[in-house]
Amino acid sequence: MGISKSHIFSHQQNELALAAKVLANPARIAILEYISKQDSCICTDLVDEIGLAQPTISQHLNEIKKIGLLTGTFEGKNLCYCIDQEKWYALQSLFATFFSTITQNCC
Amino acid sequence: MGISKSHIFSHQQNELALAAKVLANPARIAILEYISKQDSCICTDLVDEIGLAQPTISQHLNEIKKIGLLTGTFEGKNLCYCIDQEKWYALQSLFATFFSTITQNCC
DNA sequence: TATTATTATCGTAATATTGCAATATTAAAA
DNA sequence: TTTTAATATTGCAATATTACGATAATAATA
Repeated sequence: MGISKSHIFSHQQNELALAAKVLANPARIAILEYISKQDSCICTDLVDEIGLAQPTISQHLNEIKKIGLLTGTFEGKNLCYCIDQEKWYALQSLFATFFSTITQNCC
Repeated sequence: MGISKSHIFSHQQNELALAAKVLANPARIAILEYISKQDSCICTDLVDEIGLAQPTISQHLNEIKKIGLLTGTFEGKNLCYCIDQEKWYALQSLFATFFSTITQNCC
């Protein structure tokens, strides 16, 4: 089917899966890392930096934006893509909680 | 194309993306959570617990196993699926590092 | 206003993912 | 050895993802 049965899972399980889906692509990892490395909001050279076509980068940025991980100005020329700190910390906490709750060892 | 250009990214970026891909499905999140909640290696009732068909569960388990997150016996009847602690901590560290390195705020 | 640089959208192709029914395999139990 | 219970594999359909060329839209600059 290609679509997961999200209705049979909890909100938290779906939320974690959706967040993981955004990270489940090396280009988006690279984009996030590159944006965070910049001193200022220079985001025009992502295409040169990453090595993918401009429409592809634009789509990846959109995926990241959809879960609220990007903030800044989103109109016209010379955009300012930055990582939304609040959302970032929320995701960090979400993953940290998940990893720390699974600690049982039975084998 | 449906395939990401992994060769243009670093090993770490690809590894993180691959790990995230395994977590990018609520069924696999639920499976990991359920396995970790068990006191012993009882893994036979995942189908009833999760609510997906047996072949689907089997495939999800295989995805989790492929990145080395499961350990135990993998033959015949009455399997014993457990989370591999070492790999689990490695992933935990991988995500923690990623989340902590991205802290710059420019907007 | 016309040009230019930057980003977004559309259309399309190739491949991946999700899920299940049918069936096969495996190993213990009868 | 046959049966039975548990898991794996195969085949398939529906949908999602990744990527890019072509083109549109946007806003600053000449």
